[in-house]
Amino acid sequence: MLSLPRLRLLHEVHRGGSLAAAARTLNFTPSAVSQQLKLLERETGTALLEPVGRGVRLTPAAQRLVAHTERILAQLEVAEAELAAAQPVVRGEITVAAFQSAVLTVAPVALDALARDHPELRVNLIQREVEGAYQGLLAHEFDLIISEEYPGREEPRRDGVDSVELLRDPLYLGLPLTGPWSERPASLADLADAPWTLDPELTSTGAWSRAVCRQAGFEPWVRVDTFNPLLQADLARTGHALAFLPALLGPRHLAGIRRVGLPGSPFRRLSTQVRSGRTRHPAVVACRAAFAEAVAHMSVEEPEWTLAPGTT
Amino acid sequence: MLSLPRLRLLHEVHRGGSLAAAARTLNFTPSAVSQQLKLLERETGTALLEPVGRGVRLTPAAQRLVAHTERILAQLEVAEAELAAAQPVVRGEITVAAFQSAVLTVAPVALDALARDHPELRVNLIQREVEGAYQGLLAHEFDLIISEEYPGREEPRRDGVDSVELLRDPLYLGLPLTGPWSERPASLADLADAPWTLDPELTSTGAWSRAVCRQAGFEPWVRVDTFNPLLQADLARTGHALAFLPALLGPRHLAGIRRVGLPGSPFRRLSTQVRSGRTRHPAVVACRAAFAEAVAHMSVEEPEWTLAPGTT
DNA sequence: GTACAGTCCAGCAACTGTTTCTACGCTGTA
DNA sequence: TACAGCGTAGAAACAGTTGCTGGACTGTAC
Repeated sequence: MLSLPRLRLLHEVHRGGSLAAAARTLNFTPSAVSQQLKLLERETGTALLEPVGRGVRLTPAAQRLVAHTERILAQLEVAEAELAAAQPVVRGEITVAAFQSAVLTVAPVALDALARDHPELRVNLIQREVEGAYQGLLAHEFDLIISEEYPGREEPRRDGVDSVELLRDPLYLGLPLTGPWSERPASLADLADAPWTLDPELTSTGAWSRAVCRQAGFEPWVRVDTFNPLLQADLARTGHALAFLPALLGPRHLAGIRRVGLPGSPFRRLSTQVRSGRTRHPAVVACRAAFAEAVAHMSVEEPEWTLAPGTT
Repeated sequence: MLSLPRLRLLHEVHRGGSLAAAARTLNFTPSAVSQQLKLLERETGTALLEPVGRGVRLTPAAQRLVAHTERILAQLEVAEAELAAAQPVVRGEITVAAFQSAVLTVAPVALDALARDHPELRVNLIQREVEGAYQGLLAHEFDLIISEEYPGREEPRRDGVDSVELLRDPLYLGLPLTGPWSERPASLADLADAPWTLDPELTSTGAWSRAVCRQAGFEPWVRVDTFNPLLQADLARTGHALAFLPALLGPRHLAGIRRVGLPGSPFRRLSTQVRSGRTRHPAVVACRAAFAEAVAHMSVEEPEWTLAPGTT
């Protein structure tokens, strides 16, 4: 009978792409990983890894084995979820990963609600941007993640992950109330020469915001490159740089900023995601409910006015 | 993460109906079983066993867990089978259980063929009557079993077990060549006063043979109650007791016995059965092929004459 | 009463899985 | 071409835990 922990290890090597990566996420030494996999090779009587360059690659047999492992792990999670559901109260521990603006806004509210409704449930919150959160979810590092998708950058739905929409969060342009860029622009193109603060281009936020500017006919001058939404809000408030800001930030963080609706009323789509096996786990259900409740009670800021579609 | 060995243990307790039974089949002490299950209860945070009488019963939660476990174990077996299938040669070990007449006849031929074609495969043959073989199959004690079904006593097909028909084996009446019962009877009813040798009534063979006699209008006088087919053949040969004998016994064991066909040409159905997960395991495939080949090359004895249906 | 089923306790043996250290091969750079 | 850096492999030793046995105990059924 195959050893399940070793199968998990192989699974993780497959995900991470190298023994070293797997060792890192599982807090092992690379040597330990190597040896465990050697044992697995002996157990199965099959070569599972083959050297390629200075790394390794999974053999076809190993890849099929990983596919089976995924099914087995999912099945185990379903079993665990069912056991937990049979309990009278929601208890245990759950680890949630969310990106910055979610950690700033909905997460505290949701966590309060969870602490109130399920005192026996320990919720750990970890800030992680979408891609990292997703990888961590697959690696069983997190149990639930909050992810976001920007218009035109929708993630493909992947097998084994259950995704539920949490919120459609309008995206606004943020201008200072006073100073050079506080005047009402006719279209986005009027802001072609303004200084901007945007997320790094590699992130989906950054890519989207640059695309918006390019659509309007200009390449933004990125004065401050940061993915801290509070910093962006502050720069917009003080007039140092214009920003795209999500409505979710709420009245507190958006105070003193002129909110301008964008053409086409774009929004980012927030969703909660779990591994399919845990969908019915009571802790997951409770978390999702808490987050849904939190966004429902969030007071969303309306824009002061909305830009007409500019010339492209 | 739940421990798979413990889940298997629970599964086995479910099958065996008691800790002691599970301990026996797994070669543990009852104490070990008890402790492992206590640990599993702690892992899951759920009561899995409840005392009933002087035994235990699985709680509903435990039963659901067992259902999941079965799926997981099956999935694991599929994975193992696939790995084995990727090997260039069939190797490893496989344990086959068969009832007496199969062990006597087809099994040696099949084993020879396997030894010839797959020298690296170690095949263990264990004699076990159908019910025991079936239980052993479910308990992972055997990998493949030969089972038989008698007319009117068909087993229900069960989930998780893959069954393939091996042979329709005609059932004959065996009479001595000389002596009091050697004359050609007009119908079975003529043998109402004869001494018989039958299998025990609890077995499906014994039940079927008694049913045949009762159908013919008499309760057989069972002089010798045995499930050794060779003994039955010998008793028929010497005229000490009449017997129902399967054609599969073949010319060697049926020599010196008058073979009489029964009304309706009844046959028993032999089949090979494996747990579904192993269906595609190369060792299983090879075994099945060897058994099929063996029965195909078996010379089957035709009856000397056939009885007309008697008065009921 | 006896036999049986399960539980608890304590002790122990074996093994699993880790660390450390060393070595090797490949890659990309100087 | 030489070399540093990274990633993997292997040996040996070690620590911890797991999981077993044996025996004593409780309760139930016959």
